[in-house]
Amino acid sequence: MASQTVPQATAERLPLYYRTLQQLVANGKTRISSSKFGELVQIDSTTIRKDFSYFGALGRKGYGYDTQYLMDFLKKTLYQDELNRVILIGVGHLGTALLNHNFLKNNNTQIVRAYDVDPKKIGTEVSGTKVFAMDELAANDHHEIVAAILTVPAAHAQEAAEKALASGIRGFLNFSPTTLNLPENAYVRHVDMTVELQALIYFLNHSMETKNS
Amino acid sequence: MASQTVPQATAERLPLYYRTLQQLVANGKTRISSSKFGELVQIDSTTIRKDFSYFGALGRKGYGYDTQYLMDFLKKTLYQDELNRVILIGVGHLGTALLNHNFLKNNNTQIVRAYDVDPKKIGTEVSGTKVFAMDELAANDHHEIVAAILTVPAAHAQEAAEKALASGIRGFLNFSPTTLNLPENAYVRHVDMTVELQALIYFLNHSMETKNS
DNA sequence: TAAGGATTGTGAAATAAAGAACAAATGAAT
DNA sequence: ATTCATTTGTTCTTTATTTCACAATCCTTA
Ligand SMILES: NC(=O)c1ccc[n+]([C@@H]2O[C@H](COP(=O)([O-])OP(=O)(O)OC[C@H]3O[C@@H](n4cnc5c(N)ncnc54)[C@H](O)[C@@H]3O)[C@@H](O)[C@H]2O)c1
Ligand SMILES: NC(=O)c1ccc[n+]([C@@H]2O[C@H](COP(=O)([O-])OP(=O)(O)OC[C@H]3O[C@@H](n4cnc5c(N)ncnc54)[C@H](O)[C@@H]3O)[C@@H](O)[C@H]2O)c1
Repeated sequence: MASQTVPQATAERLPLYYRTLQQLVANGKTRISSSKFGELVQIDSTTIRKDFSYFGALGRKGYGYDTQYLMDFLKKTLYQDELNRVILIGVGHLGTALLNHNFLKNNNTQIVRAYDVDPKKIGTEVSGTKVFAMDELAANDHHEIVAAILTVPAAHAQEAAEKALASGIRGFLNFSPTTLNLPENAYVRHVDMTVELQALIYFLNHSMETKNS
Repeated sequence: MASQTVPQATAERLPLYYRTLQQLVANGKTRISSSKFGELVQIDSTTIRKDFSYFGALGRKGYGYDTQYLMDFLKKTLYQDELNRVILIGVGHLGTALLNHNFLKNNNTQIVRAYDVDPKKIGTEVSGTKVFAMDELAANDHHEIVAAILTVPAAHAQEAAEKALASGIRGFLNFSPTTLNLPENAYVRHVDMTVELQALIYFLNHSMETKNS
């Protein structure tokens, strides 16, 4: 069905649309046009209409989109109408920050367990989440876990991912600055602040050049 | 010059290339072919050769690329041969994690100052970086600062960005889940873990459907 | 209920990016 | 020196994404 025709670029914009609609609904806005919505998310209105059109006719001509309806639709489409359980590997600086973040509030996501190798951390609890030893990764049943968040040092990311994969986890959100080599049935998204910072600096310098010529 | 012809997609891959070359050089590899390199970064070798070709002939036919030379070239291209000074706004869970991260080690980047509104945080030092009050943002001279890292609550991100912009900062790395509305001469990159997590879950579910049909 | 204004949904065109294929050049081996 | 294997740089093709343009349709208001 839809999955075969929805372009990747469209799918990657859906979470942004969803979040923006949550805010609109929270603010009591009941309807919005593609052009107003486009201003909010800083995306061309045509792109927005095209994106929505892959899922059928979600709007009404001459009226726009019903925010509540659209939000509910995206909620289902993004599987946000069910709880998404994830685990976290690597309870260091970044891992602790993530554990302290309440993903349940606006996202239906919960970090249900954390794992680490440090004996000082194993057995403790961070913001209500228990920290287990890596050995227990294999022992624990992970069929109900959607994804693993990797916040280990780069040198150990591959190894950690493989252990998670072996325990039945196929989705990874990798914060380590390293490329993971995993089988095809795994899916990785990479959040790399270093790359973002360097790209930012590159574009800053080059937008100057462009403007000066 | 180059800036006018280098595609955006290419520019965004350069940091990944640079980091991978750093590792190769560190491991004593003196040469590499585009296909071997492509395996490492999981990008088609043609794309890699094309990417490099925008900067001229960086390799040698029948030989490949000299890792040291290529690394040095990218170092300059990405402005990593000079220190990049940034500030951080919002010393909370995530901000503290970032302050504890040594960006100087592999990236020539330093968080020189931090800002917050919390009186309990102002005046303290986190991992060697002093925390200032927001009022001082305007007072401080920021002409040598390349970018601001935003780790404030979403509701305050716009306001914080505007203050930084007023003090002369044009680059932003925004970790808050909100779209910033800034003038054209500003450049924003958005790191949104919520979006990444939802996209991950979407693609996981849909790759399943595809495989089953 | 009719008219006018607003706004969608979508083909067609334009742009951007990725991938295939290969001649040209180099390195390596004998 | 000569041959052969390697690998780049690049042209051409294909695929993906964005943008344009507008008929079709629905809302609104008088
Ligand atoms: N801290 C940041 O702000 C930041 C910024 C950019 C990137 N990163 C990346 O995120 C990752 C984590 O960064 P951090 O600052 O939290 O590091 P950290 O050193 O504070 O934490 C790493 C944690 O992983 C654990 N660990 C080490 N090896 C492990 C293994 N094999 N299996 C399981 N756990 C293991 C350690 O015990 C530690 O608790 C690193 O790859 C880092 O490069 C962090
Ligand atoms: N913690 C995470 O792992 C995580 C994950 C995803 C997204 N985020 C986003 O990152 C941002 C920060 O998250 P956090 O967990 O560190 O939050 P936090 O509440 O721990 O920290 C926010 C900090 O910003 C300061 N602050 C508030 N208003 C300010 C203002 N107007 N000017 C300057 N400083 C101000 C607060 O005093 C506090 O120190 C949020 O937008 C959050 O949604 C965080």
